[in-house]
Amino acid sequence: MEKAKSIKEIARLAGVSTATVSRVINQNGRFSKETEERVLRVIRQNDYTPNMSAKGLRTSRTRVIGVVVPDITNPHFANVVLHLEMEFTRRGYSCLICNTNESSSLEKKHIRSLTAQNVSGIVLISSTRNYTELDSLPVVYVDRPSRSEKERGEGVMIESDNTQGGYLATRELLGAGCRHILILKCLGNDSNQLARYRGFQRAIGEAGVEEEEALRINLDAVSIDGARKAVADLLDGGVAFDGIMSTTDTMAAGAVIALREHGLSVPRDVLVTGFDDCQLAEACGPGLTSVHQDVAEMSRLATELLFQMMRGERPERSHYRLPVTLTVRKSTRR
Amino acid sequence: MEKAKSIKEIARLAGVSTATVSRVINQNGRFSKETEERVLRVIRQNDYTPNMSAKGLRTSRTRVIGVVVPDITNPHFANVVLHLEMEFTRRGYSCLICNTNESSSLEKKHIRSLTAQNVSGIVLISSTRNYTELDSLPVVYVDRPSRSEKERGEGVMIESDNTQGGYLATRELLGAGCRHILILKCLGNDSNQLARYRGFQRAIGEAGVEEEEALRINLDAVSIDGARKAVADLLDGGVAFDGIMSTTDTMAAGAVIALREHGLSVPRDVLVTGFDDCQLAEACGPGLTSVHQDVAEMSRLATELLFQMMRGERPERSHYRLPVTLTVRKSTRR
DNA sequence: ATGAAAGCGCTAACAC
DNA sequence: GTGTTAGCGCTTTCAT
Repeated sequence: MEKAKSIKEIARLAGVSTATVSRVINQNGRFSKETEERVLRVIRQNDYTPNMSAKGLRTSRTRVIGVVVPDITNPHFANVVLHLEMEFTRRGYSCLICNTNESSSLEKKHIRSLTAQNVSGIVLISSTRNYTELDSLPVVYVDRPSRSEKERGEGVMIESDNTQGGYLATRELLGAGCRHILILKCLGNDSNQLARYRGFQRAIGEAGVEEEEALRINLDAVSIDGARKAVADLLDGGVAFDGIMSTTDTMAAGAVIALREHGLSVPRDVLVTGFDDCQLAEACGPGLTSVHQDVAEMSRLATELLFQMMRGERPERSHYRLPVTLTVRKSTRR
Repeated sequence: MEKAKSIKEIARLAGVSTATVSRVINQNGRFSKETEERVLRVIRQNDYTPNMSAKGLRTSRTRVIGVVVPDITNPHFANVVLHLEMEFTRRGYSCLICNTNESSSLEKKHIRSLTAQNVSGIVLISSTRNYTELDSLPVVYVDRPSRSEKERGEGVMIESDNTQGGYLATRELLGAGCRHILILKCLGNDSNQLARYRGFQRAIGEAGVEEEEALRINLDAVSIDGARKAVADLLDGGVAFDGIMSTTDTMAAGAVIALREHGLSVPRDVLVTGFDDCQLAEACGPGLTSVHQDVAEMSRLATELLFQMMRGERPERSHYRLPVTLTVRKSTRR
């Protein structure tokens, strides 16, 4: 790769000034049809691409968007990132990815680094904090805890209707006759978990079913094996239940394995629901009924709102809650 | 966020020149202990972070590394990206992610965009082509087709020993008594698939087992459902087999589902192996025996080699093949 | 409709 | 050990 051509070179070859080339590239008007054609031809012939560092330095905007995500290995987040990246690419923007591993100090470091790089905007997935230092940078929060309007600052937020998801899943179990439902969730600063749990409580409340202390598992982290062990312990302890409502597919998968290892059949003996409707749900046991989030729409909306803000417009609303659906598979149909 | 401070500001506040501040920041020597302390204090007090666009413009290096990947939704790739990003972050570099969706034109566009952005280096995962235009930019190819030394240009390549993986998986099946093994693979420009298949052929050849035309499924794309349908068709057609060697976990999962739907038990009636050892393998059916790639080591090595090249050093070798292991689960143990 | 020129924030060559 | 300064490639104001 010989040294990249500069705008100066293009200007020289096209017999115009660098200003004109810049105007043509950015379609800022004030050039004639012929000049445009000539410049574009030279650009094409020389395979010229503007230097983004220079552009970024000059304009403080880089056509790069930062995406901060807890863990890209989580299929749901991977899916969101994939869709975001496609939306960005369609619009000529790049995607800088930052895994936080749920560490808020790492998250802070990433945010710092992103602003230092003059990113055009940030999508912050499932963050704990508000960043007032980001108040002049376009930010869309996805999956983040609801806060009061005051506290939220300028950012816009998008989430799935997690409470409704928990509600739908639980209703599915109740409708199939379950009366002793194990709730399998994860602690930590993830407010989604809580919302899903609230949906569960609402559903059983409406059905006149009592919540049972013994039928609540709180894991420290989301993992197949952690869930498997926890459910196995419960079964070993002789605790009885006829349904499991898990707040993630991963933990549901662990539960299904534990059940199988204890000679219990899904869905004959125990019914199970998951959340996220990822590949795991399709492959797990007899097929896992799972709450489906509309990731494509979520990403599309996030991108649209972000670009609105980047253009200096203010989105109509500052909080969007997307509907979810239940993908019914065999784990809840005897 | 008020306008970010510049190096000039810091220099003024510290009572030194910008050059000195720059030297301190980059630890380029030629400053006194006291000056250093003073400058660092001012930097800390003012929460100063250097503008990366300016740095990038000046040095043509941005502390950003591009990662080109077919599809981040594939658990194996997501895992690689996660590890790469962690390695980069540890070294103070950021990670620009580009999904190609297996489209070579999109890949080309991304490469162009990455060079325009002055990335410091590129990790190219599972690409089809060689890019001679990248010859002066540090590039590490991961999972890419082997080429002759001539054709490969300057890039360094890393891959898992896919042939050995296919061999190990097949040996596992043979060792358990399988004699009619269905090979489930995917067409397309992915040379790994071919390598894994070659491992299969070697194993059955050594065991004196004939390869059967009827026991070969070539899917157009990797998906649970595609595999499920293909295997179901075979079973409906009355084709008999006692083992399945799949070149990915995803397809293996589909196969397991098809078997279950036809009343066949894994591992009693049919044994199954997958490849990649991802979550799916843990959760699928009775647990899927799967070939495990050392993703952490692969990412570590890729990063190390890339940084060597970025420092202008030439790695010892231009081709690394990493050993794989077999994670044995119940799908191959009756 | 076009050009000249300033300057974004930083680094590095050179001078002292 | 420290300062001065040119210039990376681009956009944009101002002049024409």
